[in-house]
Amino acid sequence: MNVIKKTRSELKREAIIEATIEAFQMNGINETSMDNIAELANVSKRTVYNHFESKEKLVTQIFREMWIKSQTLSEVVFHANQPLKPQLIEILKGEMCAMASPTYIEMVRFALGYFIHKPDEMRDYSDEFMNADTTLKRWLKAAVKAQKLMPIDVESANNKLLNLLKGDGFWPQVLRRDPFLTEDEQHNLINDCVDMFLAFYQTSQ
Amino acid sequence: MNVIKKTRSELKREAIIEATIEAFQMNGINETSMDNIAELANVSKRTVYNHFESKEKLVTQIFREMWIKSQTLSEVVFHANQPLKPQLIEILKGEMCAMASPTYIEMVRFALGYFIHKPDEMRDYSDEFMNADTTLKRWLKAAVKAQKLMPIDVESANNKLLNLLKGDGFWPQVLRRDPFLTEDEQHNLINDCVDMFLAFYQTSQ
DNA sequence: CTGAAAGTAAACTACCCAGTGTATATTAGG
DNA sequence: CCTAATATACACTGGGTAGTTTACTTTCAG
Repeated sequence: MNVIKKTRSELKREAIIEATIEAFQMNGINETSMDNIAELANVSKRTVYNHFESKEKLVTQIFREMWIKSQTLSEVVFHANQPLKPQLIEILKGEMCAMASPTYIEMVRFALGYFIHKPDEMRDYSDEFMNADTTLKRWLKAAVKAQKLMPIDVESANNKLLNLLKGDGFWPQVLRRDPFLTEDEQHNLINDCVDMFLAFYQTSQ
Repeated sequence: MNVIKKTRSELKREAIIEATIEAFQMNGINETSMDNIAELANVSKRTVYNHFESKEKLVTQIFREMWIKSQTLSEVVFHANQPLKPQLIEILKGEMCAMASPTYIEMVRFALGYFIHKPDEMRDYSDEFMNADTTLKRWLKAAVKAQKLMPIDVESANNKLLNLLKGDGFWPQVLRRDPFLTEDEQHNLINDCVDMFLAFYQTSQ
């Protein structure tokens, strides 16, 4: 029955985390004080400090919370005897689903604001969090080996494809220049990018 | 002789601007105090305030200074009777030269840090500063009209091309994940991107 | 040489923030 | 109902920051 039963302590903790995320998203980490958070969570400042010994700890905890929320896994294996396009589309849907989700983008958004002037720490974090989703790379490698794709540098091809996606479906949203893509828009984007990619990289055989 | 002759006031002003840029780049805007700036510029704090009535004014002035430094102009006109590739390369070199320059990237870097949680102000600024360089768009439009490129949506094609460039030559540098590209690397990148672009968009005629 | 314009150092105001200490109140389990 | 854990209000420390004031000095054009 641990679904129903939550201690008061747990409830407070959740309220703090929720309030923190909201405050960080609205005003940024540096512009959010512990007093703000306490007020927004309807909790005393002391309680915040009873749960998180410092602002720094709170921040890193929040990153983990958001990261977990945005995670999805998918594994698509290369099938040599099937057309490339649908396979690629399937993979990219998976990537896009994680990458273009509001939760993930919001996380990147304030991680950016926080780490932009701390490149060293940023690298540490991105190692922890962005542990290169290599489904696509593995697929590309297999496709090259099966001579379905030109004998390319997989790293570079992988980047090209992701760059095409991110340029329309990630960065503009991180910067709040464009709204999040609808499912249809995502699908069209993926389709276009795959076409462009295969036009250049697919072998004629 | 205004090349040689600078008033003491002008010298101080320049020292302040220089120190501010340095301080902002090292530590970010929010982490740089007016006292820091005064000290770094070898100038009294009062002098800073005599030149810039507030930190906000100083910040916006700095953005202008950096923007001007990073500006380059180039105009390439579409020639229907010449091969597309060298023309496109020429244009992209111009774009890349501005976009991938350390000065510009550093500017974006701290503009990002400053505006990431102020999307409205960000939009105002990007309207002022990023007045869409449309050389590429004009060229694309002309090329489509001359039936050298598929009858595409110019806006989207323009994005595709720039996304390819930015994905390797801009964002990784803004995030300090990769070093700035050498001239050779830039050239190779442009070449690859143009090949990929034309493979998909060029008409067979 | 002189006087106005500019710069300087240092103290000062009026905040804001992270984090702590404490005495009091609430809660929930046994 | 009692007790131990937890939450709360609030005052406080120590430190930082934007911006101002003042009394003094340097610079330089006429």
